[in-house]
Amino acid sequence: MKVDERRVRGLNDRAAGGGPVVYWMSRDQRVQDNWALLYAQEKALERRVPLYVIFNLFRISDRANTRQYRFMFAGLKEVEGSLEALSIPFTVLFGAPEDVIPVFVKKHNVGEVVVDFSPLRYARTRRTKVATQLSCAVTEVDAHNIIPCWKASDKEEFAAYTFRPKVHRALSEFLSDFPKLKKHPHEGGLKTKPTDWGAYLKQLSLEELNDTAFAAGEKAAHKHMAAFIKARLDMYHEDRNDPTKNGVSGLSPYLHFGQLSAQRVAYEVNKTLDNNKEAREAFLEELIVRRELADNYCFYNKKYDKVEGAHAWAQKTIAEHKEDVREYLYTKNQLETAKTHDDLWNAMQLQMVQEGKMHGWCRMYWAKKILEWTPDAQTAVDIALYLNDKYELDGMDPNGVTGVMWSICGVHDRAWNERHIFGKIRYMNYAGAKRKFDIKTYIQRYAPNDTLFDNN
DNA sequence: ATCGGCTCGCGCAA
DNA sequence: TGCGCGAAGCCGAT
Repeated sequence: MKVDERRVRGLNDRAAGGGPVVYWMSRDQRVQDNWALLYAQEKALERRVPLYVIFNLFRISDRANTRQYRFMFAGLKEVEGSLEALSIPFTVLFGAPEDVIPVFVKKHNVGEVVVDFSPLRYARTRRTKVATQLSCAVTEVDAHNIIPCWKASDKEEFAAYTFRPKVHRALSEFLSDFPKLKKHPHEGGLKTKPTDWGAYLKQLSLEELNDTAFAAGEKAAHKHMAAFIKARLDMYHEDRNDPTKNGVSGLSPYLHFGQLSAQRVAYEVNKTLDNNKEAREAFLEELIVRRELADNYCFYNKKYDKVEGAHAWAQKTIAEHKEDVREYLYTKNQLETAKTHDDLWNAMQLQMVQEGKMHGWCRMYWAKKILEWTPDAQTAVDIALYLNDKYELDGMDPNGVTGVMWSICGVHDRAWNERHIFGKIRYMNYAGAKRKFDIKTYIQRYAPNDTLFDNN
């Protein structure tokens, strides 16, 4: 089974040479179920050349924290081992990609570089810089979305309802099983030794590698997925919006780092049609339609994290309410340390800091309150994304960007009735949360802990 | 407990 | 040109 060419696009117009094929692993950090890696092997087998996998490491953001790096490194360590068993050398290249990747390519006479796809600004800039510099072909494969981002739609979608029919039409073509990655038969000159991940943590000025609260990596992801499908999927439609229940899948960290393929999850869910139909459809709506809509938004909207990226009606209403007096005004630090008058909001912030994960429903309430309590919408977006990227295990992801923009700037949403500060942006409040779930239980669970912020 | 109004614009039918 | 309906709500009337 060949990789669908619609997943693939050239990032420069250079021809592939006769040297080894390199997969530059970035967003999709897994060995199986990875169309970019499968494509790289397909090309290497056609040309009878070696296949190498590289991971480029450097401090991409001062926001990223030790928890995220631990999670990522644990996954990469497993990747390294799995690749070794398939005779595919793996190596880390440390430094700015436009510096270190061309050096590697030259040294090993690489014929083609294959990279996975991300719609985020920093990721695209890195890929473009490298593609421009190299004299061999640089090819991008969308290994993250079930339907390749540029194929699902050729424009920025207005809302989920405009995107949904396109996705459902294309699913029958793209929602397949994956072929297995093969043991690679062509050996090359790259000799690697086991990566010293602890040394890289030091180099990045991060703490030593300790046990993480989450089991990271491909194997753990599959175990988590199987357990969710078996035990909790059937209640998903009823429990997912209650933060006191364990109703959500908990798969987003694995999906974010690409340790798990969304296509694999969707395929496995569809395989067992004895599950509850309503639950299955609600879950697949979030896993596929809303997640891939987030990629669509960031891919086609250059101002995806700016008020200017929002719908015209939203920009207008935000401008009209810019001068509205805010009853509560908090600084970034007050918000970060959960020192607001709202015990429910504080508990949400504390859940995120403590667990690296905030419940999906809470993320909406949380972001909307930041709009209410900061001087203007852009400040709110900036703070929400800063906190999201710093504390969430699934930070630095189109899902987080789109979620924040939905909450604060009405992206993919409709106008609602006019009110103070929010204008026509959908409003959410404490009373609504009270109606929905037992907020007392939730608040008590994440009681403040004075030592929390000392380690950051 | 349930329902309608709030409010905007896309996409499709005609 | 008209019309249905939408990413998770709120509020007041019944």
